[in-house]
Amino acid sequence: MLSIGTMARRTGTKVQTIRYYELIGLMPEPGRSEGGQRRYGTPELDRLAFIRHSRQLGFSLEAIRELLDLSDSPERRCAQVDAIAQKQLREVEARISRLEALRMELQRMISECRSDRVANCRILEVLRDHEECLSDHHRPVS
Amino acid sequence: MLSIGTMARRTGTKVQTIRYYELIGLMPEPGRSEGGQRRYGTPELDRLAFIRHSRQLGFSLEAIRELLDLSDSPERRCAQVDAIAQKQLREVEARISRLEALRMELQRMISECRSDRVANCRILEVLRDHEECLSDHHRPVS
DNA sequence: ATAGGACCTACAGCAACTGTAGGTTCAAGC
DNA sequence: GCTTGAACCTACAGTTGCTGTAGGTCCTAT
Repeated sequence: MLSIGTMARRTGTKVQTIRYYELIGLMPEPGRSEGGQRRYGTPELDRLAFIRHSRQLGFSLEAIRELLDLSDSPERRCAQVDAIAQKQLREVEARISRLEALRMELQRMISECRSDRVANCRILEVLRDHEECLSDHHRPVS
Repeated sequence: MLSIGTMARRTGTKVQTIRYYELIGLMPEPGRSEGGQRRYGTPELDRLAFIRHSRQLGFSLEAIRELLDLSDSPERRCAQVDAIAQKQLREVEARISRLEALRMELQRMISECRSDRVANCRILEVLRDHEECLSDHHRPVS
């Protein structure tokens, strides 16, 4: 029987986070000790590890909920699982390309600043004036 | 004199967002019409454009607050501005490399899945078992 | 004069946690 | 068996950067 602290240590999660997952129904309500403390078994540990690993891969809690539901019905076709992963991959790729554009813009901005007074600072000029921008980074960074 | 809606349209901001910036002190309290509606001038429009552009470049509101403060004292050295921009660049670069690791992991995961039943799905296996991971993506994606 | 779009305030909600306060339980050492 | 202090408990507020809603007022064009 594992305490919540042990679960946390084994999966690299904060204790509060585990309780939060329980609150939103991602983790089941576990058994309790005599005194009312949470007690977990190996299936719960595995489930938590699955959740954490998926989070590290950038899946939203909603997506993870779906993946967990799917993995509970092993006879189903895994096309849906594949679709979720594909979607996540596309999102990651989109984020990368937006960040690449930002990186280039920031580099250009920084490299152009050769003054030493704020009054002539190229960085501030670029920030003031969108027209100076080469790239189109019009959607918020996410 | 510009209404809040005009400001919003000109800068690609939502009306609520402008009011939010005022609430947190990023935008000044503007003058008001007879009936109590906000009325802005060109300096406020410029300030808002600066904020929005900085946001698009991924700066946090805190960083933008600093940049705005700095740009108000033109005789200061711009080393501090440079430092903020450098920090932002480093953060963007760090995010990119974490996302690159995720992308590779997702691609590998997806390409390995050749089954059609959830029971044998490689994607779910990889998510279940962190040991199968090649990369170390141990910090949360941001 | 009126219609309906734009504006007002105030507040709740989002994601995904994190932190705090104030109290209880557990387990190791004596 | 007792003590001590780390770990646990609940409940709730706060984080970032907005976005949405309700219920009401104002502005401006016709």
